[in-house]
Amino acid sequence: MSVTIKDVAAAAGVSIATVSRVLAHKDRFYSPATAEKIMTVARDLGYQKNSAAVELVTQKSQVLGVIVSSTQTNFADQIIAGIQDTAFARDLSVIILYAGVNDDRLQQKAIQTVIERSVRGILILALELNDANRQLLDQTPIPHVFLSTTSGHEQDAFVASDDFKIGQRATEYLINKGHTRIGLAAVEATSYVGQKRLAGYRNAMANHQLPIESEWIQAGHFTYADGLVAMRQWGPTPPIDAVVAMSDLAAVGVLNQATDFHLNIPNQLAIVSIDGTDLVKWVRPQLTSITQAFYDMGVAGVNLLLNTDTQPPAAQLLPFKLDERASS
Amino acid sequence: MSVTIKDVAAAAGVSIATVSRVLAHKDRFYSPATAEKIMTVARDLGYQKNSAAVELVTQKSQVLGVIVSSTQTNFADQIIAGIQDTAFARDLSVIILYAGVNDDRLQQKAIQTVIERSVRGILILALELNDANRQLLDQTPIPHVFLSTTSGHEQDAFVASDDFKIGQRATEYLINKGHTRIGLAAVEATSYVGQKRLAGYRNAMANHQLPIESEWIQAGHFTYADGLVAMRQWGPTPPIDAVVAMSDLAAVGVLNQATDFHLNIPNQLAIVSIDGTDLVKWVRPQLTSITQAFYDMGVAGVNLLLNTDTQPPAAQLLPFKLDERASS
DNA sequence: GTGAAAGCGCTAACAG
DNA sequence: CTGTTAGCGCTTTCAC
Repeated sequence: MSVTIKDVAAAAGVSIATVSRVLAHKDRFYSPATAEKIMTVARDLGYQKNSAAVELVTQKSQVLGVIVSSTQTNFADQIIAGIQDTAFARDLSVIILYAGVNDDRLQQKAIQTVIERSVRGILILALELNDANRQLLDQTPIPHVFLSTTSGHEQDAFVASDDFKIGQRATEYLINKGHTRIGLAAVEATSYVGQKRLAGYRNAMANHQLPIESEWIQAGHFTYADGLVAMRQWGPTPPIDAVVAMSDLAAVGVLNQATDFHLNIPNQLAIVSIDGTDLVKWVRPQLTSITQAFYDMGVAGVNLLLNTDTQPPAAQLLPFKLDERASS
Repeated sequence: MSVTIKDVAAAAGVSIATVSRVLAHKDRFYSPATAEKIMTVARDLGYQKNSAAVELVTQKSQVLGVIVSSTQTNFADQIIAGIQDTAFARDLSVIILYAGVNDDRLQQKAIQTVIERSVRGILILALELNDANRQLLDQTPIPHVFLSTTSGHEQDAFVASDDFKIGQRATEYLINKGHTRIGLAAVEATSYVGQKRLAGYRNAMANHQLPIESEWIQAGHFTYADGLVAMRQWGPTPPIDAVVAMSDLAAVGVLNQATDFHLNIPNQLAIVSIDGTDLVKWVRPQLTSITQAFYDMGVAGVNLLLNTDTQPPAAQLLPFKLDERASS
């Protein structure tokens, strides 16, 4: 059995109530002398507080739960860094739960875990929940915000980039560069993110009276393989002269397959990637990208979560930028 | 206030003991009829168990704590996937805590958090603890194993690759290819991993009567920037004809800087990378690599942790392989 | 300033 | 098969 406040109390010759008060830095209703004695004894005995007991009695927890999908994408680390730093500053702990890749059971398990621990709040990263799991979450009083995705439900809070504008901006950039036949790689038409970016693309093309061929748009799920496949569909003499990839990973897939086709990037095919993680700087040519503010997304997410107590949930769109590199 | 077994008991017209028994799938000392009624009532009421209460009374937890350093490296995901799958199969939850990059405070906070929650076991990923933090861990009865690193202390359990052999094997592969002036990039001489790989390299060189120049060995911490810097040190007419990089990230750094120097890879400079994550297949030319069994490391780690109850902690070395690609 | 005592929600003997 | 009861370690009134 580990050492409890009872042990500390006995060793210090005081009551457990007093020990509890000084260890929890409660009020200042105790003399400095007792406080010091208790602290010393506690340290000597190797006392560690039992969070289960604390949370049981206080009915609240100082931990934030983050649910991530296993890396289809590679930007989660940045968001988590933002979350971690902000939480740390507010003296909260962060626990991260992987929810697999489109695995409803794992997703459920992760949600269940955070609910049962009645965490202070839940952050859902780049993940779309199925109806059952959403319901599970909504049943609880635990505040939750979606990051880099939306739940698709008005009442939910989320922090993300404006995906419509991202699609629009990337497309317009290429149009301004003189491209007219612009393709899309790894478009996930079933997700809100994918739909919005696609809409932004269509909007930009329409605004410039540019027609779109259906074969220009290749479906996928943001992965490297999807980029590869998209380019393979277009073939060695592609019908397009530029492409917007829906993720850095997909962009690299497009790039590698295009290079294998001996296409010159950017002369024969320009590439713009969406995300702007370090990966775009590791490949050659370096990829022009829409760079999202992932770290800030983590920061904003935590703040939003903590404000949910006092304010109604809100949506927040973060600015992004376009970084020009060698691929366009 | 959320719904408790008391509420369920009242609604179902039984005692809380019975509710507890059926909800915990205890024994089968209750009639199917009561069981069913209770399950229905619980679902209708939206009952969620309170882990804090359960853990407080049972004095044990069904969660595994994983402590990771923020990604200096990019293989943590694979290890975590292995951990997650194994834990899931055993009906354990996994919580992941980021410990920053060489940030003692964050590291401490992470350890503190898992200790206070008295998790079932702790997995430490590619992280070396400072003395204070090690002591903190050793004071507790919670079993812990190091993954992809060792604590440097005999009595601790760990799962890793044999880093001496990795250094040796990579070097010998290059020697057999006819290289004689072999450099090392991003060597972290302060870490056990770094030291062992370095020793393996020296051993291989010595076995073939090959001299080593000190400038061939460039220090670093496994990062992309370290690879870049190493190659910059060697310059456009490098004193070496082959290099072993201590991580995939570092290898890509070397590769990019070498390419910028207009060096032909592998003719003027061969590169072997250590890790073998997907990144080596994303760059061009693809990198020959020592490929570590990261997923298996996660699996083995969990199993080792769970056996600690019955067996003394042990060390485990996992096999690795050499995958030849275009960079050598 | 400090102590006594009443639980938080749940499990686990022990009766019946 | 089911109910009663005694805590797990801690916080928090309420007295003194």
